[in-house]
Amino acid sequence: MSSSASPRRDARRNHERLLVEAKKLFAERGIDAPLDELAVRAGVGAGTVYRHFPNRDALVRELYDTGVAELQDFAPEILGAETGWRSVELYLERLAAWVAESPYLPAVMRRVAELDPSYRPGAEFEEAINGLVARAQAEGALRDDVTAVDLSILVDMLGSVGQYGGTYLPFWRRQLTIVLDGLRARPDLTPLPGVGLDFASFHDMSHRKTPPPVSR
Amino acid sequence: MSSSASPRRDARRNHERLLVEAKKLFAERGIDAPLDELAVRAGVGAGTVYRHFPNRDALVRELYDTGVAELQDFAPEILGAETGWRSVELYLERLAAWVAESPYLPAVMRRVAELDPSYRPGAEFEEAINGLVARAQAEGALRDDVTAVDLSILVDMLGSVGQYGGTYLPFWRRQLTIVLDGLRARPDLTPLPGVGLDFASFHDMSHRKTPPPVSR
DNA sequence: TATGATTCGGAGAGTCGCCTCCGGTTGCTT
DNA sequence: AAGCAACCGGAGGCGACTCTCCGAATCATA
Repeated sequence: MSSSASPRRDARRNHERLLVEAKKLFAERGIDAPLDELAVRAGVGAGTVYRHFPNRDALVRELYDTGVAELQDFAPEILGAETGWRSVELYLERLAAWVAESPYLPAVMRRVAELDPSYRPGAEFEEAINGLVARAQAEGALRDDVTAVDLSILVDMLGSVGQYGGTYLPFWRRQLTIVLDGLRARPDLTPLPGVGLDFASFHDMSHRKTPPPVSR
Repeated sequence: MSSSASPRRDARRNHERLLVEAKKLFAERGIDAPLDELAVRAGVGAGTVYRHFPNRDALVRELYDTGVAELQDFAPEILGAETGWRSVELYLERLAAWVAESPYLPAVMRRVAELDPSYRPGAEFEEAINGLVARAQAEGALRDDVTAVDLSILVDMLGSVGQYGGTYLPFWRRQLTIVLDGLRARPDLTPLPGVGLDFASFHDMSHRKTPPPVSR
């Protein structure tokens, strides 16, 4: 049994290179870009690609996990902010920037959702975001009818500009500012339509194709 | 010269079917889905696909033009609203709904942007949106620092939920409400960062990869 | 209804990408 | 430094997709 043995140095190096190049390749040519091309870009033989990742799905899964790990790194800064409202600002800003700069991410997440509808890592992060929202609302800074899921969707939306190539990336911050102004608690806000979801039911709905709840 | 002769009825029918099925196919399997599959779905031979559309790019181009035509249909309702602010609401609501329900559109638009960076139909529609923004701002209803391009980007963002499959589509209206609340003129708004672009320079930036202007 | 032009269908040639296989190489261990 | 296990490279088989070609079918016209 050598299953837990550390891999050789050249193996680790190639694995790393493949992940790095896969991000770039998938970003510019889409998630179905040829893996032979990945081999060329990583300066590696085709066989090496398939030893590290038995097939495309395995590679996509690993990119997903890499993404989740990167996500965790934001937690300290976001959750450690002075006020709940500042946490909300940081949550939207940091995560939207991250998504926008990682144009391969949305497609990777969708693919994994198809592959493994029940896979849901990072639940404790979601819990923390729930707390953050509650805190900002208790401060009277964040509008009361918004949920953590609503903010997550806003992150995806703001980050979606990344799909259009790198050049007009800087401009999503204007939209972020508009969104933040729309998130502040105010006496004259329009009530949000439909129902506010929690992460669990949102996951079921988007991954398992559960029908959406009726908005009464 | 028979170039202007009307095509036969069966030809028109097949052309139409192919467009309809292409929208569905590209929506669920992506813009690079096999065209043989398109032939099967349209109940047509493979040869027929390639007679109507010499290659995939030709098909994508036609879907693009179809989209622009559909877009024009929204103009009367949007521009004919009672107030400028109501026009803004309708612009965001109708167009975001349309994009969200047409998940093939963003990819089609990006592809055409690569193919033909200088192609820019529907300029008069853009002009109308500029006017709409000016009107709503003159009313004192829409914040002054926002541009028509900012609103277009918001449309793309809101519509981007369509990429995640049909089931949580209904929920973007909550985000729309937030955005609208952030667009209202108010004394205490955060000024928008960066520079507000006009459609022409925005087009150059996103299609021609022109560097973004410096935000002073 | 007969004739000719247009369009259709789908078999198949050519190409491209996925993945395997194995002789050669590299890196660890003693 | 020697030996062994792990890893690498890339040629090539295989399946999938694109696009062409032409005999058969369909439509317009008289």
